[in-house]
Amino acid sequence: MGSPRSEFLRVVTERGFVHQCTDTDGLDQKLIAGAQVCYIGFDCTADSLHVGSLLPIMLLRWWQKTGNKPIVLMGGGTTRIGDPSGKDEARRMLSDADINANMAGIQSVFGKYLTFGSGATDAEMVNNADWLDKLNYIDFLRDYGRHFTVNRMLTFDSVKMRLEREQPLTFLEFNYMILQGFDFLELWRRQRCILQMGGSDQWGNIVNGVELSRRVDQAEVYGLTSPLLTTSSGAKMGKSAQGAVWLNQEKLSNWDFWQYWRNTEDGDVGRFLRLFTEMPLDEIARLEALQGAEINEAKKILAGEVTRLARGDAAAAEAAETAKKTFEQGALGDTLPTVLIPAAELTAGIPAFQLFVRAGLVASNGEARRLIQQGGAKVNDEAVKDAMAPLGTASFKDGAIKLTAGKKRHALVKAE
RNA sequence: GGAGGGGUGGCCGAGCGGUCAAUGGCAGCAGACUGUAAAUCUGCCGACGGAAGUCUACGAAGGUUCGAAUCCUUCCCCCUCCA
Repeated sequence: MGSPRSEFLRVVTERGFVHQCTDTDGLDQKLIAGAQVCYIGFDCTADSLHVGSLLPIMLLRWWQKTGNKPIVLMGGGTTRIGDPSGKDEARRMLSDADINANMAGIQSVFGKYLTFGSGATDAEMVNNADWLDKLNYIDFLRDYGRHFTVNRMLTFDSVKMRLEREQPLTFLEFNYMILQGFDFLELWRRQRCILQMGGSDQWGNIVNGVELSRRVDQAEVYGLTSPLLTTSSGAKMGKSAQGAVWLNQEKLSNWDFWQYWRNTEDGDVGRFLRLFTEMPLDEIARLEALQGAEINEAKKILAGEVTRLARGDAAAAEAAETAKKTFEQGALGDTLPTVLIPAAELTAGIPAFQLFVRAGLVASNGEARRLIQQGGAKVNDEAVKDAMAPLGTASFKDGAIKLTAGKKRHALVKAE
């Protein structure tokens, strides 16, 4: 395709966001010609997005930054169907109440990455329930269903996978791609939206929308997908010790969020800096070339930048400071995750294993005992030998007891 | 509708009357090595209990048996083939 001339395509190509595009040159032409509108859809399957969605969000951010208008589509309607892409079995059906609650949780995060408003390049949020819920079955089938052949639908990966694995694919799910295709057409009609982006698992759905819009309205619209992100050791991105790496603060603390990025594998640092931060590429090249322990500096910058975007300057600075005290100076990072225990209980003393449970560092008493037995539990940086040893006021140091599980999970116990 | 096969711990997958809290793999946790990395090696890996032990668990409900994940009955769900 040669080097793209539009700023948007140039930036996202250089930074590694592009996996496939239906027509790079055509899209490039459009972008050179003037500001455009694009959208990405987010289904409401959980009450927060996680780092897996960060890639599409960054795409929207660059889109806006390079002078275009992004639309965030909430899948209020499509979530009622359930996307079969990439899943080997049907998702459980979500109630409308769940979907609405999830949508509320998801929406909040976009304000951090995009500027919303009514200006020409301001972001907008729409909900596909607004048009999908109103569809009349027979009319819809006659107007749009005739443009989809089952022959072709069967060739899409999302469908093929189920069939090959002999897993059931319900008719409900089979319709998902048609509805998502219709979304694209609808946004073309409403806003002259010419591009849908998404993860590579969305390719089939996106292509359907492009073709439907072309057939029905002769619209020149495009699709672009980003690569599926895995860590260099092959794992899917977005798991931490606590589970998924959520973007919402209520679901994952700033500290844990920062730590997730700080613990990036060496081989991923450069790639992640390009994708998840807006640092200049030559600076990133310098950072990823750091050797041995020096690359830790790059990881701190990565953690700082990503946290700053997702959680704000203060959160990033605080996490960095706490990490410095905790890991580099052996001091007490006073914004480590903290549990408050009633003063009376602390005066009486609490068996060590129980305190680890209360602090949320382990899930059960048994796990706490095991941790202690294996020498992985520390109180004020000293290994705990006796699971039953009472801890309390006597163990306070600078107003808190510092608990450590393993090498890098810390918590503070304070009196309330 | 008919005939077969199947539903086991977070996942995959053995077990097919007692020695089964259930082989093995993955994931996870801890230790060693390191750089809060990766790879590797070692240990742990249902809950409660200091322990002895108790409880919960093999789709659901009953039953047979001293004893069931394993046998029987009914029900639910899935798969394959036939109509």
